[in-house]
Amino acid sequence: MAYWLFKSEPSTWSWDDQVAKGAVGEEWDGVRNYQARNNMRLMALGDLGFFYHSQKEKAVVGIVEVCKTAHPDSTTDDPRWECVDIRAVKPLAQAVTLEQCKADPRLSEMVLVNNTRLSVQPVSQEEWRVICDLGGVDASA
DNA sequence: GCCAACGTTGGC
DNA sequence: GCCAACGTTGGC
Repeated sequence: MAYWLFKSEPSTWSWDDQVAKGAVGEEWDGVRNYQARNNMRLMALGDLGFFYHSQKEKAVVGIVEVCKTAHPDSTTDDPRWECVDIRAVKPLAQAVTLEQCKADPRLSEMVLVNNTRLSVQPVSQEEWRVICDLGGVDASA
């Protein structure tokens, strides 16, 4: 079981949009970055991820699950780009802000803190546990 | 709205 | 294969 973080601008694709897709889930398409794509290729069915709102909110707001492994991105003909499908699992009781992550020494190595621009990131088990704790949810989802 | 960080592109 | 130029992202 691996953990991930998916970053999105709420104006483009928000947590509410994700929830509206229900158990069917939705393609995490539009990624045009090799590192992000490579991370998606590593994902397995049932892997869990955080849903992060960038820009104004800058906070982890929910938990998602990978419901389809990497496949060609339907929004482009370019075979280089692949994506996974994810579905909403549950929201955090309390959003965990970027500010909180930066302030917590246990999260000082987090990709979110150190590489703000990567849109699909790995999250360590420890980081997962800490953020679930801060967010007021069960880390086992 | 600005700017820093980073990734990609293309000329050499 | 290197590196400068450019475009994009995202925090502030």
